[in-house]
Amino acid sequence: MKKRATLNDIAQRLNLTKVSISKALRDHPDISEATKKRVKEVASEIGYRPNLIARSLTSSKTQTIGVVVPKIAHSFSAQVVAGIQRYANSRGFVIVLTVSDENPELERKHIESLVSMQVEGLLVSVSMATRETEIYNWIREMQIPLVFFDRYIPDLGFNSVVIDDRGAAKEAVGHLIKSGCRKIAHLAGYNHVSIGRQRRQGYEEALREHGIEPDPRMVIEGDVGEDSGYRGFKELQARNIEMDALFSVTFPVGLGSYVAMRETDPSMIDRIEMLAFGDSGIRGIVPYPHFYVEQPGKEIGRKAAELLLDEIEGSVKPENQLVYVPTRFLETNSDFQVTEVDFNKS
Amino acid sequence: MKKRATLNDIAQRLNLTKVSISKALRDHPDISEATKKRVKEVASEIGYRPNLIARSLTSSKTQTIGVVVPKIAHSFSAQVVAGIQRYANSRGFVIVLTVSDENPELERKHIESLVSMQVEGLLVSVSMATRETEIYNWIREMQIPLVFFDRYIPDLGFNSVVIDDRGAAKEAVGHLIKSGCRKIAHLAGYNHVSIGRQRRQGYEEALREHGIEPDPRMVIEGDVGEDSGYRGFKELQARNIEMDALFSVTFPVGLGSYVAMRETDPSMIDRIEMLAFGDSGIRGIVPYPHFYVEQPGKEIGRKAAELLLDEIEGSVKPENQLVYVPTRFLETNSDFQVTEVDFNKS
DNA sequence: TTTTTTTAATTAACCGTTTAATTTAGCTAA
DNA sequence: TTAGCTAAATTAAACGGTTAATTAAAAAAA
Repeated sequence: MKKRATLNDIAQRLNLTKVSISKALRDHPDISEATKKRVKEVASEIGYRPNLIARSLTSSKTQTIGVVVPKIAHSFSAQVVAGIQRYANSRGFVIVLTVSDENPELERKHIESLVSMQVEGLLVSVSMATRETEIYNWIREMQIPLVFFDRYIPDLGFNSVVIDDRGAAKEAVGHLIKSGCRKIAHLAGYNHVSIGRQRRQGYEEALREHGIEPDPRMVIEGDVGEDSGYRGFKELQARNIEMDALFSVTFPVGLGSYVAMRETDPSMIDRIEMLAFGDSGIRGIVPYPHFYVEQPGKEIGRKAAELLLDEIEGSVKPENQLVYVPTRFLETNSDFQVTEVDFNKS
Repeated sequence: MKKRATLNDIAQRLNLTKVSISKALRDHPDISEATKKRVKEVASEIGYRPNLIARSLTSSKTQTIGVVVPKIAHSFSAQVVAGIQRYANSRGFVIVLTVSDENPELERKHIESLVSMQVEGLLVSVSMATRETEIYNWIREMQIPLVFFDRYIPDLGFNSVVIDDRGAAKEAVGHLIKSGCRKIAHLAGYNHVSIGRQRRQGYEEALREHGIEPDPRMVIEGDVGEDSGYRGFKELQARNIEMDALFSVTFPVGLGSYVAMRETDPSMIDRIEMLAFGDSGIRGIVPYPHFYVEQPGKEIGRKAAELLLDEIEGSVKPENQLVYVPTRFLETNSDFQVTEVDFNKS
């Protein structure tokens, strides 16, 4: 890699000092118009590009935010990252993207290295297994702006942008019950992770509200991936659970259960109503899942980035707030048409 | 944001100079073991984290690579980015992710700002409309390592990691012909973009090789998105084109055409064999497209990152080489089973 | 004992840029 | 005429870290 042109290079060519060049390029009033013109000409002639690293050192601004996601090669994560990227970019920031791969240790390392890189703020979606909060306490003490999105750790003093998992799950399961389902199984996430806990709570509340006592045997706790859905459904079969509906904690889990059903007894696919959180990005193409809670990934990303940048630029203090991004409840009918379910009518 | 601890802060507390602290923390032999111990204790006590920005200024290494993709919220892009991220990370690099949104002007700006940020190399997938190569010429002159992936600009002196679009298209279309298809329409990409041009070439070569003269009326050039596929198919209908197979340049285009078919005459879905490049990430769930060329996104990302990092670290000169990542040709049968098609047998 | 070597620090200089404090000459006003 | 001001540049210092060169004291060799 060739050595890049610096202020000094321009200065030498013009018999000026680097300070004058710096000022000239930034249209500082100290410099005469004639000189500014000459400086700019030479600058573009030799292809000068300011070294932002050096500039950052004096300004202690890097115009950079760090992002930590558990996965990236999944529709939802990619949507969120797209939302973050676009919004941050519109405000002149650039994102450094890291992936924890659901590994808390890696998550911590990424945060450390992002902080070392002097990112001005962090957007974090915590990995499923994250328990240790030491690093987050440190972040808070150092008053480094941080916003959680999608998956968060409560009571740490940071803002979080999430969907109303409990409310949406409750409404969705409620809708199933009103449509006649009684025996609704649930492939759940782990209880110590917010989305797992909240969605399960919503599920149980909906059942109780309609006079159905939740049966712990109908709930399988597990991971959020396709494998887990496959195994979960097999386990339900092993337990001899009868069901007329199945609520999967995520779209991939739903897919896994779908594959398991097809293997076991394809007729179940028509008999069992399927409900899942998430969106495959292939809306209107496949009639599956029948019902789903659409997670507005881009919107979550956008909102999280907005909160973070406001905190960075306006020095607004974090509030330990949960900001809810509204979801929509969608139904795919037999004509592949996707329509929003209006709860007021059901 | 609180002021972070620096070497000087530690130095003062111990009545030493910052240089000694710097050396102690990096286990430099100049410093006695006793002192090293004390320094490290104080460092961790006050939560010292090295400022990588400052370190970069002296070392002119940022351990950072810049990535420019046209889109991120799409399965393939997300896969590639995942591959890049993982590999770069394994070699101690971090990625700065930017999105051009298929806008050449934005692409140029992102590259400029990444260079200003002193990334050590660039991974770029050019936007569909990119024609202007001035910035790339400058990058080459400055000898900044750059590797194109997926979509590239030829003859600029950079390495590119791609799939063999022409070869794969030729084999795939050839397979359709051997299965009995004669009237194969093509929803193509633009001719000035490598994937569009190459895939179309493969399509035409396959036809010619089997004694079918390509009919330009059966090819619609367009974008690579779902809308374009929808419009393209409608246009084929308007032209009164009869077909027994349809080759779509990308998966989204295929989906768009699928929706258009369903609207026009659902029976076509069974009558017309569908072939597309790409992968929805829902393999084995939907029986569509019937045939597809799997683009190994993660592998492309990994390989591109590997070439780039070798160039960065080993100062291997770029070779203006095309590196092909192998694809697989897959068929989804009526049981939703996905199998690889072995061309030797067909 | 004197000289040389080793140890463990220190000071100086630099990376590329910015901000603050000075300088110099030319100009204006009293 | 001379103090005071303005314009346009300069020098000094800083950001946080690193490397190179230097010093001082203690230890080893002559």
